[in-house]
Amino acid sequence: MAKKNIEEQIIKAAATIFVKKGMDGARMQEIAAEAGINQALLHYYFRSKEKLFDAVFSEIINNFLKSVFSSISEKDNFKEFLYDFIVSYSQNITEHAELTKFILWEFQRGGKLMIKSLREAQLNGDSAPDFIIRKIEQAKKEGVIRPIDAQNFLLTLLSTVLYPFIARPIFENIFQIPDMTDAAFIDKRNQEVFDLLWSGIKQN
Amino acid sequence: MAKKNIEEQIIKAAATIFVKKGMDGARMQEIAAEAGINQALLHYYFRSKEKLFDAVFSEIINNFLKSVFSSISEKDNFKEFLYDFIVSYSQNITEHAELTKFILWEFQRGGKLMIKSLREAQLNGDSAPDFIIRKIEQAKKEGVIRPIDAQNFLLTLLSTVLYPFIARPIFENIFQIPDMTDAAFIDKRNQEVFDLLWSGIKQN
DNA sequence: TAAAATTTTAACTGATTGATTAAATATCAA
DNA sequence: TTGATATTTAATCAATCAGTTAAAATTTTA
Repeated sequence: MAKKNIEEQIIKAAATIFVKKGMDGARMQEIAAEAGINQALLHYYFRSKEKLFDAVFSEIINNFLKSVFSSISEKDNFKEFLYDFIVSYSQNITEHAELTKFILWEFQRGGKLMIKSLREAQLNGDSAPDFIIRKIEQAKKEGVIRPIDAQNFLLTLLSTVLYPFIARPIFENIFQIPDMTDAAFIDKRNQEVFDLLWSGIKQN
Repeated sequence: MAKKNIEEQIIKAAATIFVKKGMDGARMQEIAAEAGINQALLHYYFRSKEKLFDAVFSEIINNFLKSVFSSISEKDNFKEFLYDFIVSYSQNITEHAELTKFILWEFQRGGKLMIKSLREAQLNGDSAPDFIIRKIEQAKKEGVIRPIDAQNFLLTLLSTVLYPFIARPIFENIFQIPDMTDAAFIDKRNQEVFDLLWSGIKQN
């Protein structure tokens, strides 16, 4: 079997275990068993547990961000852009199962990997956050939305869409939501978030 | 030294280590050193690492929620209530240092402790979330705000205030914010969040 | 004051764990 | 076809770690 396949098999198995248990809680023997290989191979291919962990996280976060940025709307109309962003961002989140658990581990590690990836991601020559901030500034300039702090708005936008998924067990239990990844719930949620944010910023 | 003092000393030391490293990453010897005691005492007082962990997190989350709920505004005017909630909630978050890291660990554990504490916290006979939802429904009924989904709004409200603190390293880096717990930043943020949310729901 | 109970300590135990190793097997290159 | 290289394996190692123990010290109780 080609080397490449073994590495991918390891990364997939490691992702499953690391997502669930974190680096400290995961066991190399368990990862090996999940991958169907001998434990020594983990060290042969990745040298150490920590290097394996980094490799796994790099791949997951890069895949996610790549997917997010490739689906960012290119519409000039800001209202439509905002709506499309909310829909595609939450769709990306639900499609990348377990991503939110990765995010939790990454936050505990200080977020360096995520920061690096966010900075490197480019949209029309801008970093992704700058691209969106530029859109917001443009909409202000055109009088489409009222004068808001663009950074603050983006902070709110990202928080509002992502955080419910991160805190999913809490919210599902407290609000008795059967399944927050259910399409009907997400559609309604996206619409409510859009209505709230758009109403909150549109020029009257 | 009284037994009570030793237990408190242990819990304080354990909190420091557990918040930083999680249960799997923390070492009992390190906790003992931090508390200035013999490691065997940890087991004498708390039986096991996991029981110690539970005791520590119970105390942290209960202290936080108690503080949050005791400072929830009692104003009848919904606009004022909303503003006060935003301010006091974010103030509670910044006052309880390390809380956000605790939240990360708790999410990874499924959030059971947080759920339990949220359900048990009572405000005027309601659970805390229900109390706020009732306020929102009342404001709708009075025509103060437009017909929104109360649960969804509360989801957004909690997400918008809390999440930036959870993802603080990411946001400080990406947006080049020197210190998100700086009073000036928080004041501005609270005002922007309030303006956005209020504009988003007020009846025109 | 002495016995009982509780607390504390240094030393230790057994299990676990990431990493390593020697050897076998498979693949590749000359 | 043979030697070199890469891959794989079972067994092993040394360090780590939560938890335990016997004994000493301290506190409490009668």
